[in-house]
Order: sequence, then C-alpha cells, then structure tokens
Amino acid sequence: MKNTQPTIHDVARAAGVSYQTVSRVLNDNPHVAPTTRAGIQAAIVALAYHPNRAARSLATNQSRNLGLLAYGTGFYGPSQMVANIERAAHDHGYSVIFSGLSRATRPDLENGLQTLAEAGVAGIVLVAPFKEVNRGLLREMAPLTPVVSVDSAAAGLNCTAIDQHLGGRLAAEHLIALGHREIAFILGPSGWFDARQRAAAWTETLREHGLGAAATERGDWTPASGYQAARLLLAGGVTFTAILAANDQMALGAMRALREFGLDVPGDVSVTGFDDIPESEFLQPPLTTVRQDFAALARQTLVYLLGLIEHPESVTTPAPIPPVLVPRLSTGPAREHVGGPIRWSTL
Amino acid sequence: MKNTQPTIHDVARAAGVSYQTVSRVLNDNPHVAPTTRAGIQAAIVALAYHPNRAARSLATNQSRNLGLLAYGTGFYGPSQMVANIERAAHDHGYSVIFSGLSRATRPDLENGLQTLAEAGVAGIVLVAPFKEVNRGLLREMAPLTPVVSVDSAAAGLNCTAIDQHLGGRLAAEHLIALGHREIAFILGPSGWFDARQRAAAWTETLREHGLGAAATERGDWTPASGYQAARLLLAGGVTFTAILAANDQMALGAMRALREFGLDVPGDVSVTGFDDIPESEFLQPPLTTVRQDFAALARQTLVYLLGLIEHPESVTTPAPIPPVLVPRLSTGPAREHVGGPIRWSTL
DNA sequence: GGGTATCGTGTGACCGTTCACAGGACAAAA
DNA sequence: TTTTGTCCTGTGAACGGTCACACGATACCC
Repeated sequence: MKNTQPTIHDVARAAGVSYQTVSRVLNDNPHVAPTTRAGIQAAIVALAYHPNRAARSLATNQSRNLGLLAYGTGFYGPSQMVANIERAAHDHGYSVIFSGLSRATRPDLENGLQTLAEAGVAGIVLVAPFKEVNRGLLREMAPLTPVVSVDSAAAGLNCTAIDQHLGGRLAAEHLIALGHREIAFILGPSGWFDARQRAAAWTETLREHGLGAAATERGDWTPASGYQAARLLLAGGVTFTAILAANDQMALGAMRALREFGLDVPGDVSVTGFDDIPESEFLQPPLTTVRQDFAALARQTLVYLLGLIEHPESVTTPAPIPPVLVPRLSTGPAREHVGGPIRWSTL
Repeated sequence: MKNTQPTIHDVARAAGVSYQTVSRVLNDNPHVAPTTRAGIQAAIVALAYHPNRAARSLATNQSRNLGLLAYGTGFYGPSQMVANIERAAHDHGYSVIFSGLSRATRPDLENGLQTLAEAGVAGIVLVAPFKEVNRGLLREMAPLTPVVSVDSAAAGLNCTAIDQHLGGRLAAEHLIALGHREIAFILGPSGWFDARQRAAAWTETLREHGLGAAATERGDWTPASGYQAARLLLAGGVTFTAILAANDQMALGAMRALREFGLDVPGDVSVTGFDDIPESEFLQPPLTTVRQDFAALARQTLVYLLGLIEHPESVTTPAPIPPVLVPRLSTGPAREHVGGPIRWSTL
C-alpha cells in the first residue's frame, strides 16, 4: 500500500483508458461513451480518487476558493456574516479562505487583501464597513480579483448591504409614534458606514417631524462604550425621553447606566438597539431593536460575487435588504411630564 | 502590458540568471552569491512578483493552508475560536480555510473533514466538541492529515482544551462558599464534552460537600432554552437557592424566568454562567461567570497542530488552560429562610 | 461507394514551481 | 601543474491536472 493519493493516471490504468478520458469524465465532458464513463466512475470510487486541487488550479489558472476578509469578528454582526458567507459559498461549491482583520487601518487592509490575492482566490468578500475601504485600495491591492464589499457604500465599489437607512428610519419612527420628542443618539464609530447611515436616517427622520437630536454621544459598539455614552448623555444636562443606540450591545450598556441613574426603561426613557442579538429578547427589559437578515445578505453577496467572477458584463448591483423592527418592552409611550420634561441634572 | 502575473522565468530573464537560481533565492538557499541574490531580489520587487501557491504546493506536495472546521459559530465560544485560530495561524504564516458545520451529525462531520482534506490542507483544527468526534472518524476521513480537536476529550484524540472541570468546580465552590446548599443545574446539550465536564465537576464538587443537585434541566446553549429550563425547575416543586448554568446565555434566560416568577437575583436565587460574554457584565444583575481565555486556547492549539505537522515524534499534549471565576452581582449569600427554604410551588 | 460530419479516444505540450543532478569556476592542497 | 574540493549556477524532469489538436471509427447523405 502506497502512502500517496491516486492520480488520474492510476484511474486511467485501472479503467483501461487514457488519462485524458478520465479528465473528461471529471469535467462532465459529453464526448464520452456511457460504458466508458461508467467504468471510469467505478475505478474512481474503487481507488477513492479525488482530484488534486493544486494541480487543477495550476492548469486552469483559477480556483474554487473565495477569500473572506473580515473585521471585528468578535462582534455579533461580523461573526454572523463570516458564518453565513461560508455557508453560502459552500452551497455554491466554493471553499472560503478566511482572514481576520485585527485593526481597521489601511496597512492592515492592504496586507489582508494582498495575502488573499496571492492565495489565488477567485474572488473576495470584504466585511469591513468603514471608510478606509475605497476604490483606490481595491484597484491597487487586488486589481485582477473581483471584490464585493459588504455594507460599505463607498463610491465605485461593488457592494451588498442591509438597508441601514430604512433600519434607522424604522427605529426613529417607532419612537416618534410613541410620542417621543426629545431623543438622544448613541452613534457607532465614526468611520463605519453602517453607523453613519443609521445616524443619517435618524437625523433625517427626526427632521421630517420637526425634531433634532436632543444630544449625541459616540460609542465603539461595545456595551462598555454604550454605558459610558449614556452616562455622558445623562451628565450633559439635556433632557430626553428616548435613546436611539446604533447597536444592541451599546443599548445594553445604556440601559445599565439609566438604571444606575435611577431611571426606568421604558417608564422614564425608551431605548432601541440595532441587530437583534440573541440576548436582546431576554434582557431586562427585552430590547426593542432592528433585526437584520444576515443569512440573506450573505447569500446575496455570494450570488453577486460569483456573478462578477463568471459573467462580469451582465451583473447588476443587488438592492439592499430591508431590515425589520422588532418592538419589545424597552420602548413605551413618552412620559408625560407635568411642567415639561424632567431635567436629569436637577434630579 | 500583459494581464498576467509574472513567473520565476520572468524574474530570471530580468535578472539575467536561470529560473533555478530565482527559486533558490525564494527558498533562502544559501548557495547563491550575494550580488546575484541582490539582483534577483531587485527584479522581484520591480516586477511585483509573487510566487504562485498552486504551483508551489503541487511541486512540494504540501501547503501553507490549515483547515478549520467549526460547529455553532453563531454562539460566542465557537465564534471566538474561529477568530482567534485564524489570527494565530496568520501569525505562524498559515492561511485558514474555514468550513462551518451546520449540524452536529456524523455525515456532516465526514463531509466537512473530507472537503478540507481534499483541499490539501497541512492540518485541521476541529471545533466541534461533541461525542460524534472520535478517533475512528478522524482515522477514516483524514488519515494523512494531522487534526487537533478543541475541547473534545475523547480517547485517542489530539486535543487542546480549557480546563472545564476546574471551571465547573470554581463556580460550584463559589456558590457553596456563599452558603448555598440547594443548587439546581441547567446543563448544556448532552452530546457536548464541555457541557458534560462542567456538569461532572459540579456534581463532584457538591458531593465533596455532602450535597447533590437539587434539580437538573438541560438546555441547548440558547437563552430561550435557559428560560425554559428555569421554568421547568420552578415548576418542579423542588426548592433551590442557586442555579449553575452551563453558559451565560442560558443563565440570562434563567434570570428572566426567575424574574417573571417574582424572584430576585441574587436575593432569592443566585445564578452563575460560563463564558463571560461581553454582555454579561452589563446584565441586570451583572452575571457571575467563568471566563475562558479563547485567545490562549487558540494559540496553544496552533502550536500543537504545527508541532504535529512539522515534527510529529516530539510533540507533547499541552495542559488544559485554567479558566477564572469572575464574581459579579448575580450571586450572593444563600437566603436565610425562617422555617426552612421556601417552596416555590406554594408561592 | 466516396465524401463528410460526428463521435469517442489518445498524444503532446503546458501551467509555475521544486528537486536531483550535472557541470563550470575558482581556490587550496599536493 | 595537476588534483581535489567547495561554491555557484544551470539543465532536465517531475508534481497532477487541463487544453489543443490529431486520429480512427462509425453513421449519414447524395
């Protein structure tokens, strides 16, 4: 027993044909007699033959590998995307070379893209929705490899996305419909596209109702930053009856800060998040949030990328995926304040 | 301008040497004259040459790719492992081919392993800590590829692990030290090694103090299952003053069920989790839990796997990594009941 | 029955790299 | 001067596939 994998030559010998005929069977070439094909397939099974990927991609100059470059896989959204992208790729017969981005800097992006491009992937999915990702970067680092960027709305990029704008609007309208007029924002990090779009949608929706943000703080997506942001809001001397937070984790932190301040959610202040992480439903109170369909986004991203790989001329940019509002108990009617809204600073 | 990548032959022509000399430079072969080497390196930079991985791995019959097969990447632990394994691999100069396991069944495992083995990876990290993973499976599906299984203590496997037994003991001793004598368990799914070990450690620790589990329910790691398990515990007519939950998400669900039942945490019932997810610190109340160092586990796993690849004879199985108890406010002294412990069923 | 598609199969070259080996240049030793 | 050894470099083959092409056999048409 040799300790080496069988090759097409072994199969050919076993089936009594030439290696080329075996190759034809492997590639579903129609010009093979049924009996010959059957014999070869039997030999393939008997030898437990599997084509060597390196040899194949060397000869064809293409591969069934896709690159996945993702930032922030410790967070819920990115980690969901990684899992879903892989599954979608698998369903299309592709393998995924995953590369994590530890920092959101240009050199790190360049490095990651280059590594993937050199690995000979057929295409790249980029889950790094911040402003360092732009056309220039991609042209320079992966000029020959199609790249689809998820949730990055930069000009000239091939993108797929959740409709963050709609999501932001849903949350804001929900609060306004509950009678809230003084609404504070806890934004995501400034460089992130999704954070920006949510914030822009909030601002726009409020303006349509003659309102503006009561106050604004910025977090970094973590619960700790949401906690800190809410404390700053509370210390700011501005009144508000609701908080729009850019994700669930920051909303969680904010709720803790409110509680420590002696305020009830939603009795005194309503809070909304974004993502619908598995925990949200079980928080105290259960968090009103905006749910994003990451699986659908991943599937769409993959169809788009494979389109760019296989028939680049006839591909159209897909429409953003609409998220849905999930109303829970962290939001309620705006509190009626006798003599105007409460001022925290006087509590 | 040709639209194709340069090869060693292009570099050789540019530098005025043979392709073999270029190859020697690429592989750090010492038998190259310094001036020649410098010229070739200049040519490499000038042409922006990068070695073709497919050709290289075809010729050498090895690759710088590792396979990562993981189950449950929607959960915190596995998703942390994916991110950390990739980073550790990257630090060692390896790329990671990631494959997600959507179900914990034998055929899915076989499929995933086979796919990775065929992809020609140098080794495989398996993050699938349940009983379907055993020596037979690995011998059969990937006989030539080293595999390290994370947190799977099955016999005959190459494993790395968090010391789940110690973690379970820490949580149980913490409760016992607080005076709890009636402790209920919310276990993880039965097929999972880490769930089993935590449960075994709880049982053992309690027995050492002359105690036994007041009641036991089983969840599937999700908050919803923890909620359901706690409801069953409460409906069971058994008294308890503390709950040991096998992970944070189930602890979260349990705390909600307790609250709905009118019980205070930790006033009436103390609760511990396992994992220390980012949310835990900000829950109401902040959750006492056992923190696992996934980054260290990932690094250890990679060192072990690379050892198996590069010098299989001299590798030793690493020691499990000790977790730490993170005491927070979800645990407190056992309630003093006048006339014995309260019976929920009579509330 | 001869020309001509069509089908099935085999041969040679090639993808980009490494490996085994050969050979030339030069210096040190005899 | 010749021999020997070391250092550097080049040639041919191989890795395991695919592609372009050639070729024989059969079937079809007039």
